[in-house]
Amino acid sequence: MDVAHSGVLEVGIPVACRSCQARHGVVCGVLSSGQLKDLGRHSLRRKVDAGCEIIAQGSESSFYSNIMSGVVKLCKVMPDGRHEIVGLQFAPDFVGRPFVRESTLSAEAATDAEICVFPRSLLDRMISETPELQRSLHDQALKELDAAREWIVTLGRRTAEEKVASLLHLIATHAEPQTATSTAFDLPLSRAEIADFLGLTIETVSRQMTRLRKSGVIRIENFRHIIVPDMDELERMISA
Amino acid sequence: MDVAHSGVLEVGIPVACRSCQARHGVVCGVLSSGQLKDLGRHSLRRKVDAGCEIIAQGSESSFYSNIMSGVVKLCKVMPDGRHEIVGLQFAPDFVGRPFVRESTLSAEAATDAEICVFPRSLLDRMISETPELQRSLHDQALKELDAAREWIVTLGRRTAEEKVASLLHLIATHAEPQTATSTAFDLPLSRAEIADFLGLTIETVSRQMTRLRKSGVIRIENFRHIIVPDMDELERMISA
DNA sequence: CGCCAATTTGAGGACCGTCAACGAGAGTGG
DNA sequence: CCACTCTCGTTGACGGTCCTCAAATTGGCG
Repeated sequence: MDVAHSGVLEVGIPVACRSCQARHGVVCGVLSSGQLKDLGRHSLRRKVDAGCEIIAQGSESSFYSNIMSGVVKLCKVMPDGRHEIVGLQFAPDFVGRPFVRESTLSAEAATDAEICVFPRSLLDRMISETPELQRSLHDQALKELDAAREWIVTLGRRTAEEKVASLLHLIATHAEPQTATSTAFDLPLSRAEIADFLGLTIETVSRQMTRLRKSGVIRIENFRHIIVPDMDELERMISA
Repeated sequence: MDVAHSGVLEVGIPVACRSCQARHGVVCGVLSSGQLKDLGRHSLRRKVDAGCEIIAQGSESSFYSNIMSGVVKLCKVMPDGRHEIVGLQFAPDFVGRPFVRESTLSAEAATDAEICVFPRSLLDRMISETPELQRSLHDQALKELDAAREWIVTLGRRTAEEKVASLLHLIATHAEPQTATSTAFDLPLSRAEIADFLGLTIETVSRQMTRLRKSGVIRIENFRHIIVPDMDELERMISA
């Protein structure tokens, strides 16, 4: 009998963690049960509404968080007050900037979300004591770096239609469990936010969405709910 | 008397390292003298010509390198063979992708460069034995991530002229020692490469360069040598 | 000097931004 | 129940920025 999957080993870890999306994520997935218990004692599950700021740019946040559900957008606030979205994060990603007290970005809930908040000081200590954890966070940073560079290609070389298709593909592959070919999901972003992320205007985004709809690549229901009948088709829009 | 600056402590480290640009960089700056000696014994200083590929995308490189001089461009090779530059690295940056054998990018010398090459297996072992080193590489990854996101803003929201100004600013602040206000440097990139990095065409880059020249923000000599009489002026072009 | 590649310059057109009007839902109040 | 308003999204017309195609110019190198 396989003990590892029987639940017996889950004894000793906080109840709240047992069914948590982030339980096997970047942070919690590499902690010992003792550390997990310690972190659990000092962490707080929090519901945040869409649009709510989790970390403000330039502030000295003394907290990190894990995303348990929902989508978080990373924004750069320009000197003139304009927002620019530079990345999205999905459950069970880790949110925060190790080592540096001051955040260079603001993190804002794109959808209603649940996050698990814990003190910076505690995790920083665990990082210095746990090479595994350092390594795991390093790994996430490298993955985000890959994603950011992928996005640089998208913004630099692709047309408006390809940009919109790229974003739909990004969301489809991260936000939702998918069947073999067909995929359906709710857009976590408004048209204005999509435009922001893609470096386009609302109108252009809207036009390209209807183009994609008319060419049969996607179906749109209720403005927010998207159905992709054939993901391969969507991918062909991108590399074209 | 301050021993730390007298050179006495340099005894025991490899001769080749003593005057190396990367000696206090991301990797070598955190190694013990024993580790430095070990790494030095297994490393190789190599001159690479401009245009030479250091790491090929998709290949399984068994080496890492430090940039000792010159500029390296990170490229994504598209399925259709086109190149897209997604980042630049300067001395004394570290080049390589810890943990993952297969590179997702190709690294190519933009200028003639000198690099210090050492075996992946050795550094990977040092990483696992030296939390300081892990931490230092993690730090570089986070810095690159910040730079990539800064670039996303540049590509997404700025005009052609602002993009060119941004690139000149990036190069001016990384490639050369600068005086109080005035700065002069050689462009490490051709017009074609600049266009590639900025998501523009050669012609547009050329036009915007002459615009900047005519408005007095830069002076151009020999196509490659740029003089910025007033860096503040250049910065004002960007945030505008 | 002559060739070659790189860069610059010019003319015209496509794509996307700007401005404006319209339509669809959601919430409010009569 | 309906009118009203507010926000969000869509659609259309027009103009500007940047791309495309083409030619001229520069500089390097034999």
